[in-house]
Amino acid sequence: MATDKSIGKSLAEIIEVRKDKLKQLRELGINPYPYEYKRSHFCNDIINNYTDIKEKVVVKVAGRLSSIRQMGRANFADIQDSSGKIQVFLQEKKLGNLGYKLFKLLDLGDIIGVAGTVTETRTGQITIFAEELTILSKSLRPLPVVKEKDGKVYDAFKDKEQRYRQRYLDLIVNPESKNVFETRSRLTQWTRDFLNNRGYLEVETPILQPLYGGASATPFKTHYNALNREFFLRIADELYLKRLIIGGFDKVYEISKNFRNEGVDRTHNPEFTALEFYETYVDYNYMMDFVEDLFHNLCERLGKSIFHYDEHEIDISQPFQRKTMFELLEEYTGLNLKEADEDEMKNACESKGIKTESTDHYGNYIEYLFDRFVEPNLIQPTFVMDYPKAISPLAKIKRDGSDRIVERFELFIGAKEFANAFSELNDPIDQEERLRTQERLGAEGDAEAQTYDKDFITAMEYGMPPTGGVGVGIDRMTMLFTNQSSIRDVLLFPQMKY
RNA sequence: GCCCUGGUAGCUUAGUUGGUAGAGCAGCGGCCUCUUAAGCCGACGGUCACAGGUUCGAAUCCUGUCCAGGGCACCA
Repeated sequence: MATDKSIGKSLAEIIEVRKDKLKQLRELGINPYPYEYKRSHFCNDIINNYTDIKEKVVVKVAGRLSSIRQMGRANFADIQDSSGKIQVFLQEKKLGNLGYKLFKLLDLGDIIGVAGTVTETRTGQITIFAEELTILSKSLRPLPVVKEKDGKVYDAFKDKEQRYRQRYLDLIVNPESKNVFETRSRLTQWTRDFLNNRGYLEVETPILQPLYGGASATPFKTHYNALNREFFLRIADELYLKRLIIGGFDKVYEISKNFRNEGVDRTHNPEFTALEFYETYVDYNYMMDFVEDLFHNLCERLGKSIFHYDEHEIDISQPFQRKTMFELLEEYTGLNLKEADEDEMKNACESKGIKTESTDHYGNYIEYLFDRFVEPNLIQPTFVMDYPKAISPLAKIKRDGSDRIVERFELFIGAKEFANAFSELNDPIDQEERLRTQERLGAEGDAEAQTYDKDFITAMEYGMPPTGGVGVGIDRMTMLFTNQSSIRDVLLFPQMKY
């Protein structure tokens, strides 16, 4: 990344030239930064309604000057707004002396307004023949220059670092990037629609929390001066949403940022967006149907069913596979571990070449085997059901009576986790024991152990209805539905070092 | 945190076993009244990420630092 110090002389010169043009505009009595412009059309509206508009009305468009082609006294330019681009034809005899002087002082990147009638050029291109030109904002820095012919882009602005650090430039010159973010916004809106239509209530719960919980992760810490107390940026909103279920709401959800003080990579950003939703009197089987419906619904609204995630082609419109963790372990390791105890599970790990640690327990062993042998194979949408209790302290014991397994599922697509859900534990005594166990594991050095939240236990002691709950990673969902393989390409401002 | 790869003009880039940086676009000055990667002519524009080192000589080789991308670990 070039710093101002290292920017060469030539950029400084370009900026000086533009500042000089700014001065010249002011000397002509033109305000280069006026207050408003009443536009009549977006560029694409003109192109789409050309036959109605043709030569009949004066249109006024506003946007960024993105290309200029000068032929003596005939000038063509492209103006780009949020809808797209349209060509403008400019000549002195229409613009007048002052208007033409203004035109000559324009640079690529300037924000301008153009008024004129619409007709076709000799080559058949829909074009505004400018009668009036207005500068709306003078640009002082040169934009990346991107050329295009027949849909092929030349000199594309593709430096990843600069695209992330100066996302606005990326959005101006890379329409496909802008499209990803527009799609992201639609996906979250459609997700809200889906939940709202089913009677869900959208809520907001604290991001600044006195205690972090609801997930296994390292938090960001901060200090609240007024209370002279350590606070945490939330790693999940689960425990607050459950308090609302206890409070009598039947169906609640929240779409909001979580923060985890962990590594950054292609699928992780320290702040990321999660959807969590909870519904009373349902279990994880109901929630599996629900999640599948949600994904199918998003597919439908996008009008697509095949997506590309990493090198995989994924069909979201098909029914999702549903398999238990033990079924999958047997499928991919050949070992039937359903009845295995902790020692046998440990042996299974070692027989498969997995190194274990002295602090590991039954749950870890299953996790290791699953992560190594099963997860990489879960390409098409698959619900993995029934996780070890030891790594699922907020989920209810499996109803068949097994004490080691809980009713939990995760949705895997493209070998990545997309959703995590439980038949929520609502037995306050069991919950207290499980969080106490987590607290003890944490004290023994287990970095993934969850915290003991007394206030949450108190809430549960008042009685929590049977509830199904789900968390969905919105960033990953966006990656899937926009065919992006890096989380940075679905975050407007991904985390960067400074 | 570790490993690999990379960083050359505002943008996109070339640069051979080390010989002292070349182009296109943009910008600047000309020419041009239907172009659209407009074209033609001309002159500009570079501390080759940063700092050391080796060498007669470094964009190039070595070391360190910064930043990025990818991978590992951790996680979603």
